[in-house]
Amino acid sequence: MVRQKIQIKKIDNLTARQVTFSKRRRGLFKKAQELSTLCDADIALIVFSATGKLFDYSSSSMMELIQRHNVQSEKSNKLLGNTQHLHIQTASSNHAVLSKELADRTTELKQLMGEELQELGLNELMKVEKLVEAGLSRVGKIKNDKLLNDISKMKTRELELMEENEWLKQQVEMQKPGCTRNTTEQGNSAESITICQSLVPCLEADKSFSDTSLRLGLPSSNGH
Amino acid sequence: MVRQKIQIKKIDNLTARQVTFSKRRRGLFKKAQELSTLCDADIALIVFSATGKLFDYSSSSMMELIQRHNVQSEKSNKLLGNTQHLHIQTASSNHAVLSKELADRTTELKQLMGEELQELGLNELMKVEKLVEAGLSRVGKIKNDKLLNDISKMKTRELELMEENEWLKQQVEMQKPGCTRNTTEQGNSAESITICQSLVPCLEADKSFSDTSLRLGLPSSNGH
DNA sequence: AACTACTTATAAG
DNA sequence: TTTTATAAATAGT
Repeated sequence: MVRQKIQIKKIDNLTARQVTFSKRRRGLFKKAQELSTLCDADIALIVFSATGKLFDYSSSSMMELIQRHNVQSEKSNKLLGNTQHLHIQTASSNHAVLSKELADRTTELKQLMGEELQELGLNELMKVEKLVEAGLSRVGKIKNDKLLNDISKMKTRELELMEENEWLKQQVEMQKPGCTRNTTEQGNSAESITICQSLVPCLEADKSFSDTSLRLGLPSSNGH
Repeated sequence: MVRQKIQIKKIDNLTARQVTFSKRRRGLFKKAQELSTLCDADIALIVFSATGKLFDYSSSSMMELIQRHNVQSEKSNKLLGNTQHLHIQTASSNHAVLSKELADRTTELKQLMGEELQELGLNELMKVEKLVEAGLSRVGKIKNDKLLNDISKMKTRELELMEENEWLKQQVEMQKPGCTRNTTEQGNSAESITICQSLVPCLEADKSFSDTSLRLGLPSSNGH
């Protein structure tokens, strides 16, 4: 694009590639921001360098945009007559790894096919094509099954969380009046203390679990 | 940027804005692809027009890229004491078995296809290869997007729930010292005992709950 | 990192 | 939409 027009293919020279990456990356981000400003568009841009460094930009909340993107994707998937998404919709974060695995498998498959095919070749490809399609739908089916499986698990988990949540709320309610009223000692105090103390570690243990599991700084704790 | 330089601010005229959006959007996507190709970068670009229409591009799998982005974000969030990743890890181990199954299925598929393919042969495979790849990536993309959608949604939901949960637990915890101190006086002893006892079953219930939820995510239930 | 000479992108028509 | 004239981006130095 300058002194001499270049081909759009991977730049061989490492240094040149890095330099170009840096320059063009800046340009790309600038263009993204400009488009967003000029035309009131919502834009999310994620760039990973070949070395894995992340650069990103989003005109508003990255999360929000990704969410919206997901929603749209789902809508378009509907057009393909896929109805499983309705179930999948409520699914879970569990799928991250599964997805990755699947993607890897798919890549493998692709490669294998490419290799094998090179030694074959004709118009029997029609056959191959059908085969591949069949294979694909099989894989898809399996994947969907997994998804559904996970979905129900997540649903269960969700319910459990909600239940626990409910229970905790009740606890908070119950303890408030109890503690306020109770003010100390006398004879039986020893016994009650013992019981109460035994509860302490449990609560602490449980708390640490929750801590570990979670804590993305969401506003829910403030309740709204 | 042309006949006359323009200010980078929202274009007032609707028509002009739409035209500019269209032109610049094309330019942006082209630049993104070029950068990806030239510098071997992974890029995801999501654009929503002011009217809500979605345009997107990703050099590889949109889901994978978003996933990677999430991971990076999480890393930086660690500074805030974010321990969510542990939870994710737990959840993900859940999929070990699923992944295995998937791999097996994929292997089967490979073999099947391999056999059939051996009866063909030529170099028109190039054609076939492209076809297959196109089909695969299309399916893969759709699936992945779906997964991503699920992931994001559930992640958010789960985090919200757990965050609230965490908060509630802290509430309970905070009230606990009151309980320890409170020992009653005389006749009230009965009451205080009652209160404490009431906690026992709740804690047990909670414990079993945790067990259940944890088991969901652990491979131990499948034991291998 | 800065500098051009050239290619691209694009605002206005 | 297509066509310019000009602003921007950028490949090679």
